[in-house]
Amino acid sequence: MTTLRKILVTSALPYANGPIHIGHLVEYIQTDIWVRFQKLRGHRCIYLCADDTHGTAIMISAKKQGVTEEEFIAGTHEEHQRDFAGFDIEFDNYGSTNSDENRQLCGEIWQKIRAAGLVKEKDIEQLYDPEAGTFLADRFVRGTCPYCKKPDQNGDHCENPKCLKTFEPNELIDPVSTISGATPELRTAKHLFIELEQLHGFLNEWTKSGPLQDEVANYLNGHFLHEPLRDWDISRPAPYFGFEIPDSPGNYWYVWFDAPIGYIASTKQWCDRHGENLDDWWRSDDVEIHHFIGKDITYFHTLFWPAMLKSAGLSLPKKVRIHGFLTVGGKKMSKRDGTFVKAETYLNNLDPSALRYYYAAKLGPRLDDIDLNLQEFVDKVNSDLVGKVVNLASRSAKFVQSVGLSETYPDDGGLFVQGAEAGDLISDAYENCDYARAMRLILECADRANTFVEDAAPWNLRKDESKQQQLQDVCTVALNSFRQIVIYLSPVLPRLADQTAELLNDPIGPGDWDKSKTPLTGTPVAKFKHMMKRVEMKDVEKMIDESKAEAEASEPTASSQYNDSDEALKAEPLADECTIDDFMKVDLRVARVLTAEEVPEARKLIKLTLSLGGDVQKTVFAGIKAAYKPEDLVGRLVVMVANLKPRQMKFGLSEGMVCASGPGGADVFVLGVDEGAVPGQRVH
RNA sequence: GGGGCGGUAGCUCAAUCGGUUAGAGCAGCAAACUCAUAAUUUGUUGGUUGGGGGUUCGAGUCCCUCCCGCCCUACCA
Repeated sequence: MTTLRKILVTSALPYANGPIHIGHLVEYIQTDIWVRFQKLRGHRCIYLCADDTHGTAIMISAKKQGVTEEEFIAGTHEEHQRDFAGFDIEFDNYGSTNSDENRQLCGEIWQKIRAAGLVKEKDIEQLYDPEAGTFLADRFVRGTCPYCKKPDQNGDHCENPKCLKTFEPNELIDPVSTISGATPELRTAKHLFIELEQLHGFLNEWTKSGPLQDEVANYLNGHFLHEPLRDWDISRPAPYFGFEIPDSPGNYWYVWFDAPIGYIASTKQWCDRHGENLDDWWRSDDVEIHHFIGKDITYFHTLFWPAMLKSAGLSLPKKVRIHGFLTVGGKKMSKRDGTFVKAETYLNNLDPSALRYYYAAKLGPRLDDIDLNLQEFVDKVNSDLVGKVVNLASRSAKFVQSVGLSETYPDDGGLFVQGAEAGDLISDAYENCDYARAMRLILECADRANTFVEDAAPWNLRKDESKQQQLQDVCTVALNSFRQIVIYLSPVLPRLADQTAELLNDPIGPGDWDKSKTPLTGTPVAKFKHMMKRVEMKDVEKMIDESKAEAEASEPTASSQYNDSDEALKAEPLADECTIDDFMKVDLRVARVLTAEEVPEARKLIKLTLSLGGDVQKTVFAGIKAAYKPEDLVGRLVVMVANLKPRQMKFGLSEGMVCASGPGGADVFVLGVDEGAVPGQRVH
């Protein structure tokens, strides 16, 4: 018997700004499977989470809806819990960072950090939105890049692939607040900082001591730890939705200070309900703390958070388990494509067990992105779960419905023992978060069991009155194999475990892993009921269509109300007035793309040969590589500046420009013309 | 600019320290079976492991170089 472990598990706190979607679910399903596995093994394990409720984005969203922040986050709290429950994600406590427990813990930890001499104050200059009355985080400012002069760039870096420079938001030319559209002004404010450099030695050692995947340790080393750590700006001036810092009135803890403390606050709530002592979980060497997070928040959990814990004398995580992002059909989830599927939309159309299994079958221990391929999703779930696993029960249960399982376990040629022996490997795979491997191993058991049934052919035995005992034995073997497999799968498919427990009259719950080692005999078998529906492609398509429709309804820019955002215009205001003569100097012509080829050495250029009709051709280098594939351009009619002075570029002579709109990068939209236009026509 | 990760069959992924002929599943093809949700079983077609060079008795794996993709770069969460 393995020693009992005491394990505390968290998933990242979902931001209370929006609904749970299938991308989030990768993490919660991954964590829930791990927790259920630990409980199945008989370990003491609690799973904690909470809504992350603070920060500027919440303020803006609440304001948009015309409610208070508290009302706003209460709404999401309900929704989130409902969605998680719908996917059988079972938290031991689901709290909120906007709780009394969290406020108090933040204060206690803050005092420890203060006492350790890690806090210092600095005045910093930051852009302020006078209309919205708030300081602006980088992402809420856009303007023209100070280096390459490209308009409408982010507050802290230029997206122009040729430039890519980083800068401070106040260096932007013509900055605009994306909250109000106002021109921000530079103001000075006092901020509090944590001097992380004091903990550099500790972090160096800790990151290399085993809590992290290798690539994460490498990344931290190559990216942060190779040079002095910068001070971490931990406060935000009012107005800010969060906790005011007790010893620094008017300043609030930055959301990334109070968010991870939310893990502890959630534990506190659980402890209070169960008469436990918080220190037994967060200041005890007996407890393993495991954080499951996405790769986007790596450094918060692997630098800042351990630094906080260390300074406050709290336990450090034993593992930070980092996973990649979800892509759908090989691309980022997209509202426009309907692949940004909310949990609720999924549940309206499909079985949560299907997604739990599919994710399990794709999740490895590393932080690679995982791809949801819809066709594969349908095929895999149907083939593995319905065709192989559930099939074992549905092809044998009804033969023994009246007699139950044999009193003694019959000779099965070693099938059950082989399955039991696989248990250790499966257990290791779960422990290491290599669910893909676990699923492969489990499916091998199912394959062997199906072959056994095939060879034993119970459908022939039942016809022969003298072979009824043999029939019962064969089905006893098949159903025991099925049960063994379901025990292995129960962290992934708790519903299937419950149904199997009912079928075979024997529960599968916490501590029951070892039931996979002993066959069940002499119990009645209930009437077989369908355990899982096949996934139908039409339901998947319906889900995608609904997601598309939701996106269109909520996306003002895409709606038929022409409720277009003013962002583009603000980012690039109208130019000075010009005369018709000025305009006529520019000779715009319709042109046909004859050839289009990528310029291999160029990051953003496509080389185009444009025809103006007859023999007149122009070569143009267009910066649209990130947005278009050459083959998609050939044959199209475009609008070009035909009398532009030719320009010698690194890759050849460019004899004009193709007209396009958009901020750049992948967001470039080449102008087309309506049906009927022909190359060479002038645009007036 | 700096940094991290990756590229293996049509698709999704394996391959322990560098060690037999690079393996599975799905899809495809051929057959068997009819208990089961068009399920299952058997057989089978798919590969210059992104390109090039090197080290080695031996390279998907190590080194160099080039190409391609994804991600990160601390006052967004």
